[in-house]
Amino acid sequence: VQVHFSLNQSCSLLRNAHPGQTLFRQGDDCDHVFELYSGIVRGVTISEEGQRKVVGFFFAGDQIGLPLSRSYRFSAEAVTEASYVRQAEESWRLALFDSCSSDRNMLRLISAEQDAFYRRGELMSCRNVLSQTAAFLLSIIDRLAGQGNRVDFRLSQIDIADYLAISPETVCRSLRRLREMHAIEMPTHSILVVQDREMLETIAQDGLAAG
Amino acid sequence: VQVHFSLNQSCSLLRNAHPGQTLFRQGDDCDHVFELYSGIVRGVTISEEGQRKVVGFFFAGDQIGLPLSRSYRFSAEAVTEASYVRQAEESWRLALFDSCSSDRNMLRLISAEQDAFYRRGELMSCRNVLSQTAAFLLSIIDRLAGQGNRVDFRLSQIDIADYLAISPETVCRSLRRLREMHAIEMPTHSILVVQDREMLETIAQDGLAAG
DNA sequence: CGCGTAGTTGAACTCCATCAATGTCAGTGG
DNA sequence: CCACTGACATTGATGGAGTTCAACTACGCG
Repeated sequence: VQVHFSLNQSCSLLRNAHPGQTLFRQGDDCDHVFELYSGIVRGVTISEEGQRKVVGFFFAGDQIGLPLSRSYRFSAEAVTEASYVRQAEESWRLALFDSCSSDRNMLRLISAEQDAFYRRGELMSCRNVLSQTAAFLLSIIDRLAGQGNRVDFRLSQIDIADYLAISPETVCRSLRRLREMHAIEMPTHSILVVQDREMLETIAQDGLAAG
Repeated sequence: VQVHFSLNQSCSLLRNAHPGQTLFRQGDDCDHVFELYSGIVRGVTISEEGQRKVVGFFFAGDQIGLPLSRSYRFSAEAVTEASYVRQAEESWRLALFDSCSSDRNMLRLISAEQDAFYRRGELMSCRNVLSQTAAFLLSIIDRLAGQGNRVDFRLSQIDIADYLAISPETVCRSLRRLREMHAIEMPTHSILVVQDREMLETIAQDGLAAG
């Protein structure tokens, strides 16, 4: 996984967040941009009726909390141990300023949020949950530093459920079916082994291989 | 509806598109940015299996086709008669450059795509289709120049279905139910009258008012 | 006028949500 | 070290919402 950081780590403080800790809160003023250096962060919203939604997962290299709206649309919470740099909105804008004149690098970086939202849309528009789940696994496997086909998988099924807008029970059953089909293997809840990536891709594209 | 355009119309050619016409095509190089001046444009993707998806609707003031990725992720097609300005990627970047140094205006403009993707996620994560449909109607009513509560409504139910990832039949039935509940009225397929906006909002928040 | 596309309606079925019970695991404090 | 606790995961049974299929209608456009 190639990661291209834009903020100068030596200028800004590299901060750490423990699992569950909040980087910024939904509704607060967008006065800082956050660039992730390691770990996984989830974007969470709580609707008025108390409905929890995970609007996206973010990884090393992603910039989140962009000042595109007045206030943050979601809360950012560390899923794993995470490190990040926090930069004031104004100095971030100046960095963007520099980048605009020269190349597109910065522009690509600011697409992390948009990518995340777009991909969730893609995933949620799958017809059956099995292909949803398979597509989801593929989408995050590619973002996690995988030595071989074995990756740390520290996402709770509840997070996955709130992300795909399905019930936790269904997530559990889908994962089980994928295990039974020998597409994946999970020695522990926190370890995911992809046994048959091709099968996973087939299932993701259409859930017809549901023999 | 206040619209704030960034591109100088006198410098660039104001173009027109008829319903169904394509502004840019999924997969093509991102070498132009499109700013809409009037009309409705839909973002469409066709997956490998031929599955059609509407990833977003765009309106006057929105910038689409941003060079955040190498190639366009979706095709942009006019839904209604639409006018727009097409600007080369490089000159667009220079305009962004100017904006970065001064204020956030340009940054807000480039959030149109992101907003669209985010809102689709919000809508799709609704549990029942009635509230989905109600929320969808509210979301576009606010973007259409509504004289009173009567708006031109030229979206086909198929587009709505592909947008919400539900079947066209269900869209039809949902609209009928909303009509029966006297939340809306549709003298023609192309005219939508909001009879009871409050009811619509209630239904959107939770589909419990399903008497 | 006739054709094609979009919308409408009904009936059957499928899949997923829901509820409830049980199991598992990590952390805590006795 | 073990019991206790709480959060998360698992599994089964049930019902219901939405898909699917099919037939029919309405509408626009040549």
